[in-house]
Amino acid sequence: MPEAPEVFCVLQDLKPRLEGRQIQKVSITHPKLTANLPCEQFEADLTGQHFRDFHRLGKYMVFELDDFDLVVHMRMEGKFFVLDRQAFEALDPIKDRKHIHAIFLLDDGRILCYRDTRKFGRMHLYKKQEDWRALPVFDKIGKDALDPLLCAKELYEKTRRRKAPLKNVLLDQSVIAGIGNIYADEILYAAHLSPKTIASHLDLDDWQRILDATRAILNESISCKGTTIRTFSYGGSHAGSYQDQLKIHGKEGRCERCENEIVHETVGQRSTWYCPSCQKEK
DNA sequence: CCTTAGACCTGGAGGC
DNA sequence: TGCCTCCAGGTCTAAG
Repeated sequence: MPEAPEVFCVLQDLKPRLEGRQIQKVSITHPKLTANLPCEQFEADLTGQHFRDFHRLGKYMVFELDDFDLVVHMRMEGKFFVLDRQAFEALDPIKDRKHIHAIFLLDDGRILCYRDTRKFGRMHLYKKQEDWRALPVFDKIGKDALDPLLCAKELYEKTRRRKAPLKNVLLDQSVIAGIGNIYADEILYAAHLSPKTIASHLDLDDWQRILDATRAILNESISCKGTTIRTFSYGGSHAGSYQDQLKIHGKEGRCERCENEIVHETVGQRSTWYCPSCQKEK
């Protein structure tokens, strides 16, 4: 489901609801959700902790607590929402509760719920350390796509020996963190580059165009509260609107720039839309 | 080091 | 209505 802009919006929604709140009780009902510790350990460690700070790296969220860092990746379908007790108890056990795999009872009486239909999402819990960016889960994660310190030169140098299609490399979170299948298509369209271009064929200017396009598109999406194509929502039921700004991903018919036919095919095992006429293969 | 299947999960959509 | 296949915004692994 979510790419960087959607994760940003989820975090933005959660922050005012969670900041300063104490966790009174935790219940985790899907054993695989907790990636680095048993559920029971999570439940015990989280109990009594307060939400202190909130961070994002790529598609990961970091909840800084008193003594721990809770790291969450929602993968395809994970969702967070906060309900008051009445609304929580009104949930239909089959329809609404079936895929809720974690609940956090807060000290204001409300309940933070995590729902994940496909059970791909994962949570990691670590003893707090000076710099959350140094947590093991981030060992192979590159700079965030919106990190001001990220520069075209770094991307260029990291991809000198990559023979894979450019699209795959944009999706590689160790190169640049936060881009997923939708924004990869949009970024490549904006940069006039074919998703099938061999990544090592790009020069520094190409990477600068990619980086500029990435920043423009992700920021614009954030201002639209993200993209809602299938099931993305934040705060329970709010939808983003960037889907209305998409230029190429999921489009049929003619390219709005050059009037030629848009192509939809699989590139690097992912569904890909592009315009072969104005997205050059280098 | 790099690349490519396959696996992990469930439900919705469309064809018959 | 039911069954079947394909598809989905992600990432890990095993193997070449």
